[in-house]
Amino acid sequence: MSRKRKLLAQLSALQSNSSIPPSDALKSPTTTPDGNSSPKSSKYFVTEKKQSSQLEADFFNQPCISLAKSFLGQILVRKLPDGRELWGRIVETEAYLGGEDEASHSKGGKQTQRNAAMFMKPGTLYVYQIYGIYFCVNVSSQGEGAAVLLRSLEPLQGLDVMRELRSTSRKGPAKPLKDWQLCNGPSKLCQAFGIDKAFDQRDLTQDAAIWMVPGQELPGEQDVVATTRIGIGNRGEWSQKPLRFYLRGNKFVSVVDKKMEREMAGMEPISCS
DNA sequence: AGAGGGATCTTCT
DNA sequence: GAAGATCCCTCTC
Repeated sequence: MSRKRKLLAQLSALQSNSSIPPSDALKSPTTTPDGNSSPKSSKYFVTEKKQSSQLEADFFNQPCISLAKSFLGQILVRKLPDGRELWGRIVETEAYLGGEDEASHSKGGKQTQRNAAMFMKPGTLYVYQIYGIYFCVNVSSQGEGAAVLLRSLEPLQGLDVMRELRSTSRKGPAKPLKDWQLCNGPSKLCQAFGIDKAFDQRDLTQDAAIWMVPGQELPGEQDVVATTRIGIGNRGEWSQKPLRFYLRGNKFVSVVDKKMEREMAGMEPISCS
């Protein structure tokens, strides 16, 4: 109990430290000139982040629904204060369209202190706390007040760390979580990746602690299930709109819509030979 | 397998 | 003062 709290406290302290001076992060990858003779700017340091090409501003600058689908198969990278990297493949997202969307925090076009990040430039993180205990992370898209909620990841690297971070908030005997339980939900993935309020309003294209990398295997149209969003309650017609997207057949998705998948199977005769 | 309730606190009305 | 883009545990069928 106290050990777990200590671990969490350490992490948040380190995180807020790293978030105060983001200038380091901004400088090293982009503005370091090649001919710098300082020993610290060796070729190794300069190329370290570039060699894994990350998703840039033009990728995030697309309409909300389009971005929500484009995220599927892409990779979220989280670099912890100690240098370890967590990698996860995005397998489930939800689109929140902005002013007209009754289920969005930005419904009515109203900007508040909490949702300000939804109105910032595409690629900006919107992190909010839910039910007093959990966090959810969104990425701002093109469109006023529009953003994409990240719902589930397929863990690729750093699973041991994720398991540790996830278990800290759970009680009872230390029953190790299965891989599929690590990031299959919006607040689970935040826990597993150490994402909290300190990440609100950060820029995915400029931050040293979190960014995205293009995925190797991107899904085709027939691999993406479009269905209703989770947990939004009764929002009239907006509750029924197919604004949740996930990879069909992927076992790391949080909520599977079997009915919708059967309908799709009928419409997509990909198995005929 | 599915239903129900508790945790817990920030944000906005 | 109430609700909330969730999760986990427990109870029941």
